[in-house]
Amino acid sequence: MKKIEIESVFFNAKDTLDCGQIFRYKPFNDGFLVQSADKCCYVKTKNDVTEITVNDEDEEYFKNFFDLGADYSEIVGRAKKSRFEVVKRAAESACGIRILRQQTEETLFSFIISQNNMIPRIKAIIERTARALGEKREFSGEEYYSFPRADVLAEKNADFYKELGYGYRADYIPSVAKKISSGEFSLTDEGLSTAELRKKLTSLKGVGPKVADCVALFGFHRTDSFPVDTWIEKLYREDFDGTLTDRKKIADYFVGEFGDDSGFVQQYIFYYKRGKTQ
DNA sequence: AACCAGGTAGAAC
DNA sequence: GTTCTACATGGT
Repeated sequence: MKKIEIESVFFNAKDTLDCGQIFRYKPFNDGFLVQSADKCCYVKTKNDVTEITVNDEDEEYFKNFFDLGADYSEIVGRAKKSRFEVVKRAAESACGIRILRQQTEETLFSFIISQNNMIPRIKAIIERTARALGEKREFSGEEYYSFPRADVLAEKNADFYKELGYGYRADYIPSVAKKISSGEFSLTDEGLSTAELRKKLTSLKGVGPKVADCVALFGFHRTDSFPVDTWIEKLYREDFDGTLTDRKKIADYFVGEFGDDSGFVQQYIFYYKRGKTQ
């Protein structure tokens, strides 16, 4: 086990986990156990000091995962100077959020599940899936399950996923999983532009513009992405006096406004608008 | 009991 | 090209 300490107001464990970018974590002792792909770590923040505890061999993985190489004071600083009041306020109250660099496969399947769904329910479905198809592991005496790889997900049919509560999304999982495990669809970066990546992702059944933007942002760290969901659409009308109705156009508007800070700003205001509880 | 949730596919216009 | 609608499930 290895402990990594970061002293900064720009890293808060609760805010980073609760802002809706990740679904597999749970309270543990004074902090949280966080799962990513087949790995697990423990993270807690107290008095502006964040402590990450990892297995020795996972140190680099989680340093990258929590985006420790980036200077968030710059990002938050720019957001605080925004001409939009809501962005200022959100950046101030949520300055401890970091955009996690999550494993792409897990991000893709997680956000396919997320569509037209509620966060607690998304978490529950993903947890049941990991229990059913993932590998049982252990971290710091706590049992957990890895997120199943595409080739394992591909072995089950839609009926199996309906049993797990997927609803109409059940069809999407085997369809996408087969394309990935067969090599027909590659989740490597390939140096595509964000627009090209987004287009490529939407070729998958069950992946529309919103899910593609989430995968681009949380799985590929394309911070020039601005996922537009029901909350952001509401906020766009109320706090930006927006008149557009097409979500793709609303997303373009925000990316035009915030550029490479888009993903960060999106998370600040999403978390701010939804309310900090849950 | 309608309405909503980190929307999308397929059809209709 | 853009707009409309059905879609499972569980919460208010």
